[in-house]
Amino acid sequence: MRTDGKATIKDVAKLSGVGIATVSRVINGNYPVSDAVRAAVWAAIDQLGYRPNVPARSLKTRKSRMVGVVVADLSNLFFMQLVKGFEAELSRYNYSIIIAAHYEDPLREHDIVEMMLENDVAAIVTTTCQPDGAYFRGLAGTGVPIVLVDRVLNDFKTDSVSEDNLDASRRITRHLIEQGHRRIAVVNGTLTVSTSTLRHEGYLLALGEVGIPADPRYIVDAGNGTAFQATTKLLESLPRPEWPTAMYCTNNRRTEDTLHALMARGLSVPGDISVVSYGDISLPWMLETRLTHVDQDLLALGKRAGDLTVRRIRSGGEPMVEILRSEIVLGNSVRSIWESVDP
Amino acid sequence: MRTDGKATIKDVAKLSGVGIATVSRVINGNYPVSDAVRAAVWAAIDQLGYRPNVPARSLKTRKSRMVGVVVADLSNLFFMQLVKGFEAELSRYNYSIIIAAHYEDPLREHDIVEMMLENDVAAIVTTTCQPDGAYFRGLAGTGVPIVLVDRVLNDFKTDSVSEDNLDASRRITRHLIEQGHRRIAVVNGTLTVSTSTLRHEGYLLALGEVGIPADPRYIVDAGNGTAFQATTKLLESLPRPEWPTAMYCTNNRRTEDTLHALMARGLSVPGDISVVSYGDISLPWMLETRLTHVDQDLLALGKRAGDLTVRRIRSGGEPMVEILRSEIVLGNSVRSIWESVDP
DNA sequence: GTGAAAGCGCTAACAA
DNA sequence: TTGTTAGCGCTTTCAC
Repeated sequence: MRTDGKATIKDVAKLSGVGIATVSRVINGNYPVSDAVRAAVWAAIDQLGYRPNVPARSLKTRKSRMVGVVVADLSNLFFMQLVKGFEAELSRYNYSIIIAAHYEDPLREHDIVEMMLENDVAAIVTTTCQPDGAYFRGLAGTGVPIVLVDRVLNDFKTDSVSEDNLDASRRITRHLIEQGHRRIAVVNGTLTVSTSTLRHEGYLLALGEVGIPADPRYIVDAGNGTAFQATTKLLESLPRPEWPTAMYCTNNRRTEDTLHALMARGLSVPGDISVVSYGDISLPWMLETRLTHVDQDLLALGKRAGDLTVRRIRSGGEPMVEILRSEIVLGNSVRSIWESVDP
Repeated sequence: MRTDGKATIKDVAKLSGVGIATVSRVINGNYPVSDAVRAAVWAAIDQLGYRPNVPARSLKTRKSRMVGVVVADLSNLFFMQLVKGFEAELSRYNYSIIIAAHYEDPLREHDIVEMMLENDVAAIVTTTCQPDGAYFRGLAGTGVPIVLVDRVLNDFKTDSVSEDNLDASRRITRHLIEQGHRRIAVVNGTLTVSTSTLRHEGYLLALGEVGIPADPRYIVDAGNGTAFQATTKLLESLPRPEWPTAMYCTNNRRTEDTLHALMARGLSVPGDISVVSYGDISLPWMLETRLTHVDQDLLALGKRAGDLTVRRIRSGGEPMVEILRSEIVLGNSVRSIWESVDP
């Protein structure tokens, strides 16, 4: 066995006394090879510890088995659940994953995607933070499929898998209304990603349906800075009687921050303020409080994305758009306030 | 602009009317090129949307800029914090990451590593679950550096970055003893990964130092099944007066499970039983209880691993072994029981 | 400064 | 069945 460098197909050919092409045939098993030769080749492969060089193979076949995955944050369970489901599906088809995080910086995402393209990925899957589809549209010439997961882009029609953010948001807001709430605050992020805008729209939609005017004072922007600060500011800027009776936090991070802010002021949920969340947070036990929330099945979302990606790589056709419906899980973080509301 | 396939260096050469080698020189900027030619080449590159093919370049230069990262679980924050730190460091040197999870299955880890080797990675970084170093030792011939993070292997001397599990474990056990605890249970995992065995040893060491005999009834194996079950079983198998007064959970997952089990039985921490943890869990606020724990700086661990990996790729030499010291953070999850203990 | 040509490891005609 | 050969896209001598 050679201790330096790696064995190549040539080494195997030489050692087993056959041609280089025959070795290739044995490895790929796509052409008939005599039993004797096959055995000899495998023996040589074992002896040399030979491993086929995948990039070299890709170079020749013009087919890559690497998929680029772009998430917002590696240390956010939300995205990693997504990736876990995605990877589970992709590995079933022998694809590998190259991953990076854009941390909500469109330029960073741009650079990452460029890097992945240069690395000859078969497809790119991203939870994009692009403000629009301009960049991705310019990538059409590469022939590399772009799959959007979780977040979509209005002006870029491509394969995508996402939740029905608008309707789920409408439904959970509706739930608050049905429990008698009228002063409902929404704690949202920057309205540049589709999940934020759609959830915002869903909130407004629900209010509109029952004729509640949207009150700008209750629209909390946690886009810059934390929802902790935003919530604190909301409560401090308003006299207590005008406080919202319920708060709708549009993602898990913001829910944590908001709850934290409420706790810090000694407020109870739902005693003082009701809280609902888009997406669950991970502290069900130890607390009496169970969060009423939109239940996101990230694993499933990731798997669907994986499945769709493989299909897209294998064949062309119209963009496939999948929208998954999310159910609302009732906890006890919402108080019914029929008694205390005016008719 | 071509809409099918991708532009190659040849296309650029043709369009800019220069030789293929000159294009390469312009891109890499490693040889002198006249200003006029350089401008022409860049113009062609822009016009064609040309992107250099990294795998092809690697094939020629025999240098890859891809690093394989193997973790135990993509959806475990512990590992992803590690990866986050690692990626932050690696991207500074223009390396990319291909990632996969072994889910504590040595065979799966084996397959992943093989896949990465075939993909011509420059190095492999793993939170290994191999029972021993046999497999990795056999990889010496590939010349691909193997870097162990968090978990190390006794019989495989290689580059590694880990915490001082033994001593931190000894110190936190010691802390319990100093607070008057004598019946101290340890909730550990399978003793095949170094972190588990070292933490176990540290526990025994601390007991031994003060002459407390290790009581097998207090050594809880949460290796198969959850720590929730294991803890429940412990409490049910023992009459209450013989219950441990303190429990030491050797990682974040087990701490969560154990706390959950205690809560489920209506026991309070530290009122009924004190709890310490190796690694923090993420529910500091909302609860009066703050966990006394060994503070792990995963981000730092990941960065150190990234730095070490780059150094190893760039140059040879003896294996580098880094051991980071972890401090103990005092919360209020430990009760001092001097009063209730016999002298 | 620049181009022609060889070759990285591999696959797929094309011959034999 | 099998070997020879021509590239895949790129870098790097080697001439000029």
